[in-house]
Amino acid sequence: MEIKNIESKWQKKWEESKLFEVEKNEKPKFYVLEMFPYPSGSGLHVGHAFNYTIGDTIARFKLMNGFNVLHPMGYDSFGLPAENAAIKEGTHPDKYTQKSIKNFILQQKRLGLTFDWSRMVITSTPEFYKWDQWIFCEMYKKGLAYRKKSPINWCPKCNTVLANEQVQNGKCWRHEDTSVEIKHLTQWYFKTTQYAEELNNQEKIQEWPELVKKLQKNWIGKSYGSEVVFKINDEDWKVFTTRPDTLMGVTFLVISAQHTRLMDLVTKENKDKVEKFVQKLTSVSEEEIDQLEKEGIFTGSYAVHPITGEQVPVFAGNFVLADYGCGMVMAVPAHDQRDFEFAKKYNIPMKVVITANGKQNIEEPKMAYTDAGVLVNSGKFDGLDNIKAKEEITKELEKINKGNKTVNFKLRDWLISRQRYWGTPIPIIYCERCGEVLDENLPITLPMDVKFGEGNPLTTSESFVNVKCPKCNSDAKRETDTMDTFVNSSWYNLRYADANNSNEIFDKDKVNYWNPIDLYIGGKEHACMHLIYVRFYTKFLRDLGLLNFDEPAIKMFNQGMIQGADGNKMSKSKGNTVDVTEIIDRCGSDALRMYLVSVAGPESDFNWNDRGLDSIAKFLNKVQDYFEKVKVGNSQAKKDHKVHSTLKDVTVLIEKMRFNLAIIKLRELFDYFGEEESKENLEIFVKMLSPFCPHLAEEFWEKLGNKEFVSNASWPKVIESKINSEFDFEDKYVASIKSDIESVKNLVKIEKITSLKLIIAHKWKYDLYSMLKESLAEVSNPAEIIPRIMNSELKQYGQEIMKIVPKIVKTKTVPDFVSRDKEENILKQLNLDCKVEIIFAEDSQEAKAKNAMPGKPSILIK
RNA sequence: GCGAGGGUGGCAGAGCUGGUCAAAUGCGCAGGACUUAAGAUCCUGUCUCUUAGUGAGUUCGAGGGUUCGAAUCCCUUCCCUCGCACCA
Repeated sequence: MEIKNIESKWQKKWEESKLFEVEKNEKPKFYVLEMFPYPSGSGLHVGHAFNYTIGDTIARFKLMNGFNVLHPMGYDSFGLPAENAAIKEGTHPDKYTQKSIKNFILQQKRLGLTFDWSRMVITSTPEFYKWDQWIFCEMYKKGLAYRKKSPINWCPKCNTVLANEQVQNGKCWRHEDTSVEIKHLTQWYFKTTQYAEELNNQEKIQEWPELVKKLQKNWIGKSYGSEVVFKINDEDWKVFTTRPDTLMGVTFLVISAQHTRLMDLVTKENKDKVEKFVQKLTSVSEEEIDQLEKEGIFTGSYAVHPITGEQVPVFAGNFVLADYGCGMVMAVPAHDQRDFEFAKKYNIPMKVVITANGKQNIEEPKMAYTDAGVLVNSGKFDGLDNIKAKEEITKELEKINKGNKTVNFKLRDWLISRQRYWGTPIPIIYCERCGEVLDENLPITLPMDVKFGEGNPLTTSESFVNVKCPKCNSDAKRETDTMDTFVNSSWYNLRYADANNSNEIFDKDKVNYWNPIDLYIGGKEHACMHLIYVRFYTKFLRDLGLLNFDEPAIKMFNQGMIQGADGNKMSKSKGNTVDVTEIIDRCGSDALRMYLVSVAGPESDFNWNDRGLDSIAKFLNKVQDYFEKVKVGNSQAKKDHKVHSTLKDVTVLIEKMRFNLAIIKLRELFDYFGEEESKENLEIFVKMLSPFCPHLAEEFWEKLGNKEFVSNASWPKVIESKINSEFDFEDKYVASIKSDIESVKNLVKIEKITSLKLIIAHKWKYDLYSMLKESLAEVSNPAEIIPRIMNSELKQYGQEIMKIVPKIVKTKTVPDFVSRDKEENILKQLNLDCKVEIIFAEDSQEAKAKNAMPGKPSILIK
C-alpha cells in the first residue's frame, strides 16, 4: 500500500476510536504540551512540525508505558498579524483566523499526532476570552490590574504600545527595523511586580533549562540596596542605591529626564533650558539614546545630604531610568564610572571615599574605583571595610530616619493595553458620574461593525463604545484598548483540563488533576515573555484558590531551531523554506517525523537537508519491504540478545529525549534482522518504532496479526537474562575473520577460494598475564582492573598494561566461542562456501609460531 | 562590556561520569556485486605510513598543565553563536 494511504488509514482509525481523548482515570497522569501556535495564514512550517514531533514522540512513549497522557492543542489566534492580513485582504480578522485555523488543523492531523482534539481551545472565541476578562476582573478587584500614566514604548508600525518584554534592542519584537518611540500615555497594567520575589525564586522550576532560568533571573533583576532620603526644597526625595557605602562621596544627584515630577525640582531660571533638554530627548529614538553620551542639565535645586548636611546640586540626566528604583540616583563620581564621566563633563567635584588600602591617594583618579576597599574621608565610618560600611551606614540612616535597607527589581509591571482591534476587550466602562467601572457582564464581545484603517478600529463601533453605566445607568463609554495577546497564552495550559466548561473558568478538580504540565516544549525565545507571564498567572490563580500548585510546568524543554539548507534562518524572502505538506506528500509524515528527530539532539539547531530526509525515507521503505516478506519463525538466543539489549538502550534514550541515538539503535537492530524472525522480536521492534513512525508501526503491527492498536500497546519489558554480551564478541570475531579473509583474498589475488585453514589461538598467554592473573581472575571489563593495578607496584606499567589487558580479557572470552567443541558453530557462523579447516593452537609457543593471535586467527588460503 | 553555549574526520552529528577511541551513525566519495542500462538494493573501503591479518605515527580550534593514560579534567588564548546591554 502506498504510504499516503497507510497514513490516512490509521489517522482515520485513531480518530474513530477516540484513542487519544482522555479523562481522569486510575493511571498516573502525564501532561505533555507544546506551545500552541499562532495560526498564520501561511500554515505550518517545519519548526512547528519539529515542535509537535518532539512532544508526540514522548506522548506516545508515555502512553505505551502506562500513563494517562494528556496532549492537547489549541490556537493563539488573537494578534496583530491577523488584523493586518485581514486589512490587506479586505476580510474580517475573524474570518481570516478561522480559515487559518482550519488549515492548521488539516496539516497537523496529517502528522499523525496524539492530540486530544475534543479539548481544543481557540483564544479569539468569546468562550475563551470571556475567562481572560474574568481573570482581569479578579485582578482588578485585588488591585493587580490598574491604570496609570507613564512613559511607554510605542511601535509606529504596530500602531500600538508594547510591553517592556516586547522591546528588543530598542526595536519592536515584530519589526526588527522599527525603532520604538517613547510616549506618555495612560495605560492598563498588570502588577507582575507583586510576585517579583516569587518569580525570582526558581526552586520549583529546577527542571527548566538553565538558559531560561538565567534569562529570567536577569530580567527580574533582583538587587539589594538601600533607599536614602535627600531633602530638596524642604521635601523628601528618595534615592535607591546598591552602594550605601559610598554615601559620603555623593557630590550631586541626578533625576531622570523622564521623571513625572521633574518640573517640581526645576527653578524658574532653569525652566527653559531644562524643557529644551527634555524635548530633545523625547524626539530621539530609544536606539539612539543607547549611543548617546551621558548628558544632563542643572535643575537649579540643591539637595541636602542626609548625614553631612552638605548641599549638592541636582541634575536632570538622560542616563537615569524613570521607572527603575526611584527615578533618581545619588552620584558618586569617584566610585561609579557613569557618574565619573558625568562629573568630568560638567566639572563637578569628586570625593574619594574608598581606597584599596584605606590610605588617601594623592593622585587624581583616571577612572572610577569600583572594587572593594576601605573607607576614607567618611567621618566616623573611616577605616571600615566597605562591605561592613554598607550595613553601618544604612543602620545610621535608619537611626536618623533618613533611609532603610531595601530590595529592588528590574522587573516592571506588565503593560497590557493595546490600541488594536483583534484582542480581548478590557471589561471597563468610563462613566461620567461613577468614573472607572468594572463591567462584569461577560463576555464583552468584539463588535463586528468596525472600520479598519486609521487608529484603533474599536473606536469606530458605536454599539461598542456607547454604553450605559452598569452602576447608575447613565451614559458611559467603553474602554477601547484591548489586551496584549500574551494574556491569552498565560493560562491556556490550564483551560485544556476543562476546555468546554461554560460555567466557570475550569473545574478545580480537573485542573489540579492534570496540572502542572509534566513536559512543556517550546522555543527559548519566550524565556522573558510568555514564560514569565504564565508563571505570574499561575501564582495569581493559585492565590485565588483555584490551583494547588505554584509553577505551570515541572519540566520545560527548548527545542532547537531549524535553519534552511543554506544555514540561514528560514524565510520566504530567502527562498529556503520547506513546505511541510509537500514533504508529507512526497515521503510521508512518518519519514518527516523520524527525520526531524534523527538529525541531531532535539535541543540543538540544525540545517534542513533533503538528503537526510531521503535517507530516512529509504530506510522506512526498506522496513516496509521487509515486513512484506519476513517469515515468522522461532527465536534464537543471539537475536533475542540483540533485541533486548537494543530495547534496553532505546528505552533509556527516549526517556532522556535522545531520539537521534535511539533511532541509530533501531537502524542497527534492523540491519541485524534476517529473513526469519520470531514474532516476539518483530513485535518488540515494531513497538519501538511506534513513537517515531506511528502509522507504519500500526501497519506492521496489523500484519503481524494484532487486532488492537500498537499505539496503545504496552511498551516491551527488557528481559535481562536474554542479554549476553558474549554474542557481541562472537559477532565481532566472525566479522573480523571474514574481513581478514577478504583482504587476504584480494592481496593474493585468488578469485575463488577452494580451501582455507584457520589457526586459532584460544589459550594465548602474554608474559604479563601471569603477573596480572590474580587481578584478572573475575574481571571481564578492562576498566575494572585499573584501580587494582594502580594500587599495586605495577602502576608504572599502566599504559603498557592497558594495551594488553583488552587482549587478555579477550582470551578469557575466546574459549567460550572459539574452542574445539564450538568448531561447528564457528563454521556455521562464518558461512563460507569453501572447505574450511580449523586448527587449534593450544599454547602460546605454538600459536606464536603460526602467527595466530587471540581474536585473530592465522589464515592460510589454497 | 557582562552573561551563557559551542569549536570533533569532506559534511551533518555522537562521544565529554578520563582507559576496548583513529573516534558511533548518517550523508558524501571510491571500488565491487546485481542490471542491457540507470535507479534501487547489497558488499567493501574512506587520517598517514606500513603489514596478507598487523603494527606504527599524527589527530578532536591553538598553547600549556594534571595523570601511568585526555576529544573527555584544569589554566591561558583565538574564533563562532546567542541573550542582556547606561538597572544606580
